[in-house]
Amino acid sequence: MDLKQMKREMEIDDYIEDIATLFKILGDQTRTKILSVIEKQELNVSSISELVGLPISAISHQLRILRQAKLIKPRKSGKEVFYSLDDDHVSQIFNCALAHVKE
Amino acid sequence: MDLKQMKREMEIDDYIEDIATLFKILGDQTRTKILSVIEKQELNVSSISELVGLPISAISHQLRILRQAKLIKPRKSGKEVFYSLDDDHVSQIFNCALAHVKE
DNA sequence: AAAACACTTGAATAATTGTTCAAATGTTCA
DNA sequence: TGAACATTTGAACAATTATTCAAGTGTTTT
Repeated sequence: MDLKQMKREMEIDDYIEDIATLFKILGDQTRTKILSVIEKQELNVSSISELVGLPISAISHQLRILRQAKLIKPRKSGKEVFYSLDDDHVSQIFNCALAHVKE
Repeated sequence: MDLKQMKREMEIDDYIEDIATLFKILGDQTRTKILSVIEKQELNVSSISELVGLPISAISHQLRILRQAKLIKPRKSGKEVFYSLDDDHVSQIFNCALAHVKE
């Protein structure tokens, strides 16, 4: 094991609780579905509600959690609020997970 | 968006529920701590118990969940059972998550 | 100003789940 | 065989949490 790899794993230890918190947020069917639909395009709450198949209020509750975790960002436009991914880390993490799940 | 990227995202959709299930398993402080200690070296249940700071039975329950998810593998040696990561996907996913958490 | 629309928020419910203790299984050693 | 050790398993409890419905906030439109 080289020094670079040692340092990497030490950092995982330092952040292990934050990592668990992040996974906890990602570990919910409704939230992952929300993320997967807004990954493709920015969507308002009603659209997300239809695509995911849950009432608007249920979606809104989960959007709040995703917002607080800085996984998504809102953009207000009149009466509507459009959501999109806050950065591309989510896509990256999903792809990492995909490699494990596909086996 | 190129074709390769389109295909990638379609696969995420196909596996989105499995991905959520995986994250659900990773989204627990006890389980992530277990993974982080056995990432460095193969350990028996008692050692994991001490390092994580929970009773053996609590650890054993969580080890079972991690085993069923094929995230860890057991190796019996006499009375003891040693656990290690089943593959290196866990480390990879942790590092992906780290990039987000550190900001 | 009032009605209509989009979304958020709060309380209540139901279900899931992590932890604990006790009992059970399985292995080694005297 | 019996005692000691390592781990697993099951039941019970406590806590967390996703969902629903109703009410509230804020914006647009007539």
